[in-house]
Amino acid sequence: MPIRLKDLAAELNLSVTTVSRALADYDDVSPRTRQRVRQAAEVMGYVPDITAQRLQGQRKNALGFIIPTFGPRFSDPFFSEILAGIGNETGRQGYDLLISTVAPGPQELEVYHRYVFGRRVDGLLAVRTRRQDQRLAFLIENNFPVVAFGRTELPLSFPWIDVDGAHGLHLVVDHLVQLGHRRIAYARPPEELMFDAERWRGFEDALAHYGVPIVADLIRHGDLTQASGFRLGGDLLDLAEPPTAVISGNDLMALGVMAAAQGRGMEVGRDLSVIGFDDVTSSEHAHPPLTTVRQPIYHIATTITDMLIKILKDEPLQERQRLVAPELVLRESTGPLL
Amino acid sequence: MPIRLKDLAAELNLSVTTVSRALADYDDVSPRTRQRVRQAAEVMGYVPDITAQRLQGQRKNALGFIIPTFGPRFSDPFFSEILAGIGNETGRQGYDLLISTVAPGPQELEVYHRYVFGRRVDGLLAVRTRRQDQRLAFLIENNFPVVAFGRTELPLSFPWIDVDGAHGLHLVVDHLVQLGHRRIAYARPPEELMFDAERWRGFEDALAHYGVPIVADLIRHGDLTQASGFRLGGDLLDLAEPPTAVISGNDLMALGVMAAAQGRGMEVGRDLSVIGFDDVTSSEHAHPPLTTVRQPIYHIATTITDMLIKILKDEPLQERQRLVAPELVLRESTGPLL
DNA sequence: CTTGACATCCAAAACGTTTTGGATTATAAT
DNA sequence: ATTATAATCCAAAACGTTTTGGATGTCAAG
Repeated sequence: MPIRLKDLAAELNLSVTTVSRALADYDDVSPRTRQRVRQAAEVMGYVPDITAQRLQGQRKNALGFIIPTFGPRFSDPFFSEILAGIGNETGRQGYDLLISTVAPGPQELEVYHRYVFGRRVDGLLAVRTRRQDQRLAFLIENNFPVVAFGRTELPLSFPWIDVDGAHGLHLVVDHLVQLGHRRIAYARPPEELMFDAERWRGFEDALAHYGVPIVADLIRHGDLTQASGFRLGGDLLDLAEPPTAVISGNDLMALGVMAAAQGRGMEVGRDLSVIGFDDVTSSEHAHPPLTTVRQPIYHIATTITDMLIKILKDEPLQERQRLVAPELVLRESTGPLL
Repeated sequence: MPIRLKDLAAELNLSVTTVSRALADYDDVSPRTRQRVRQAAEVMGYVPDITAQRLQGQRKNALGFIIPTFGPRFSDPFFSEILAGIGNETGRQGYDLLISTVAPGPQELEVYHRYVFGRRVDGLLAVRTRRQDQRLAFLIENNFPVVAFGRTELPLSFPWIDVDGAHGLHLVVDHLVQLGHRRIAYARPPEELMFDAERWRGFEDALAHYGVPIVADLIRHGDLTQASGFRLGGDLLDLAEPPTAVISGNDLMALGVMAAAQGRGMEVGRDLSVIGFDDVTSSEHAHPPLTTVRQPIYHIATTITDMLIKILKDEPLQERQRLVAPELVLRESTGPLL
């Protein structure tokens, strides 16, 4: 049986009120009493029942994060890093983290519903935002605190951090064009994702700027898995006029594209340039090391978490919305056109 | 303001008790009343306050999972799959999932302490168990429900599922020896992990069985990251007498070893055989596709979750402990000795 | 007409905490 | 000696639910 406030009070011949207030550092309890209470709490191993605290206050001191998992064998380093960031920051600030995993779709919204109306958490974090993001629409309509990694096309106002994908694709295209590439394929992210829209804009702009044509056949949507990159890469390379460079929606797909090329006896970085997005940990020690656009995923995760907590505490935000510039990381999967 | 039981009761001219019992399908409320309550609840959008439910009952209807994260840029597909399994199963059974991320070490135990004594969850899931697992010792000492993926050397009795690592390494060694390899390196998992012990046992046995010597220089511990595999692989290949085959503690390290070999101009599967453990999603579409030992990670995750919930519900367990046999998946990263 | 059985409802207590609004005592000022 | 002030403590209410232990009314059997 765990120790309750009542037990401490009985032990010390004090009221529950005083014990509670001593522990909470109120100034209407004498230093000596405070000290006695502290000590007894320590000795008896008192830990407050968080459920009771939650019922009493409005605060749950808990954040929610609903992970969109695609299929049972879900595995995406992007989410690992996001989760590490969110988890570490919530922990650091003394918040609990409630997780659900659910595939995107109708039942996804049910989970959001449960979180909001079941009053499980004080606020939610959202990532991989979509052009028409019903999750955000729902949360904002219900005045539920949310901070997102990513924007949306819906006319909604909410705090977010996003990576400037348009700029990112400019960097990528600059790099490839300078290497001499003109048959550039793009294994796009799923089109419902908002960052696909932004990056596409950058892609179109940049190609137009260099007068490089967009070849419809070289543009395909993938699903951000390595398997998908492998398939897409194979399809592209089997074309009558294959690309000389492939841009990928994320590193995972890029690794898949590389494998497809290598499986066809090509040397990546020489026979084919491949470039990713994210700079996930495994990209550095791939063969060849992957040229990619780095997003500070972990840092963004801690930041949106911190922003959300600030909002919950009614503390002012330095910036309600921030666009961060990504950085091109040159490695060996890209090279000059032969 | 959310609707409470009290509001429903007022609206319907009933007591809070009756409304509560109507919703909970007690048989001491008339069908007509039950129907009225149901309807009103639906119309007014009543959702029970889970915090109050938790305070009242003993049940939290929540499970905890504390992820050992190594460094900020944590990324491990093993944990992605585990999390997907645990998350999906907890959700399916109507349980909440509380997550913490914390690096192994002294403060890790503090988190366990908070979970147990803060009465946040009804039970905990543990993975990547250690030879001297203080977490398990702590939980069991405090009679806290736990189910683990993995065993421990400590004399503790608790429910678990584990993959037979000794058997797994037998499969691996059989395969390599049949291909003609005798200079076999082993990039071991960290030695504090319990599965390192089991697998080592299998490794030693199998080599002894074939009369293949264990070369101390070819045995090293890694930390299960791709970077670590890359480093270890490089070190091994730079030896005066390099190995002809490398066994890896997990797929991630194996991919690192492959990259190191390829970076030295070797062809994996011909000049060097590499074999992993896990069969993580990306192994299939690596280049070359990775020969590995498959663990049904996702399935194990759902199963330990289900076991824990059964325990919490006082339902009988079919098996309290289960050892599952892993399966060798032959792909192209291994080949006959030239 | 009484009794018992059943159907239907509800007031109050309980879960463990924090907050509200005093109550009591000691100390300082008049 | 009285009054004001400060220091220290506490009883009771509140958070929203579920459970306990009846209360009330109805109906059939005796």
